[in-house]
Amino acid sequence: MLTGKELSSLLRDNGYKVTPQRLAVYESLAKTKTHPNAEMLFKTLQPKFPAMSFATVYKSMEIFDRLNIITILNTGEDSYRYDADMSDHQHIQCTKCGRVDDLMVDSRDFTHKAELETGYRISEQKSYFYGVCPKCLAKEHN
Amino acid sequence: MLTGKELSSLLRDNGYKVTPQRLAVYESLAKTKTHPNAEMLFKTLQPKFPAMSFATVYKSMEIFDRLNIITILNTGEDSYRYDADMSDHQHIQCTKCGRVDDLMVDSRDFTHKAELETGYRISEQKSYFYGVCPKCLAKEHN
DNA sequence: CTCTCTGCAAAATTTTTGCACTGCT
DNA sequence: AGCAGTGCAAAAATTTTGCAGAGAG
Repeated sequence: MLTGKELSSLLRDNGYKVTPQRLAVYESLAKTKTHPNAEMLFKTLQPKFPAMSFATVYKSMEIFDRLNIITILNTGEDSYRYDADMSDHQHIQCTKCGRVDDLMVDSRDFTHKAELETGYRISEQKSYFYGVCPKCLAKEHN
Repeated sequence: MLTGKELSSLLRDNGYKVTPQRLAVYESLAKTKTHPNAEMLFKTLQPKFPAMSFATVYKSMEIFDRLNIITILNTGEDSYRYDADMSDHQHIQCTKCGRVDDLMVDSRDFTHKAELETGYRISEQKSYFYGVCPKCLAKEHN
């Protein structure tokens, strides 16, 4: 979660231009906990930027991913979801309502074991859990 | 990894018809360790079934997934990959050559902790590691 | 014989790309 | 002023769907 200033510096320092769209895309993602996909972000940004295009959303995300300030999630749906929280955590998705929640798990030990077993030099790890969320569980008991 | 007989019974018992295509799609997937996507499977099956269509591959996978005899992988590429090995294991992908290898890790404890923390009733868990495989690491040192 | 499955093609969806115009720096 | 970025539309890539004919039970 970077401030506007930090993001501006980071972009500039890496040779990327600072544009209102990029700041807005990042801010919009950083502000929510819903792990939105491109479409959700696009719709959120529409009011502020009626001319905003999908290309800008995707191109911004590519840059943010390259700068390592967001994570691209693949829950298995058709589209990618995005997350601006770069702390060591995992994701869990409800198979009923589709919501994606955060899950705090230290994965360093898990990753280390994986490295020893495979001989890979591991740079990244993503875990996804799937099940029924508390809200949907409650609904089932009506 | 089911035998042809086991798969046939399972299909029949669940009201699905046993067709040469379905058996071939499953066999083709079970035989390889490359975690192919639909296109790779399609190409492998072409020689035996010149008329095979993508629709049949996808529809077969949907049934196999419903019967819980395959796993659908989302490594973050554009397309899904498939795995007929249902033992408790994870996957690791090389960021250089794209290969996907298996990784034996017992994840029951990890999943149990996740359940306690989130209140979800978890039914599935998938972990992906990313890094450089031993072969590509060797190439780097030329 | 019936009803599901296959193959084909078209459609739907998501993401990428090319290009003229805009606007950071 | 120069060059990267935006917006738009078209293209690409993957997956899904509808339907007529084929084939399993």
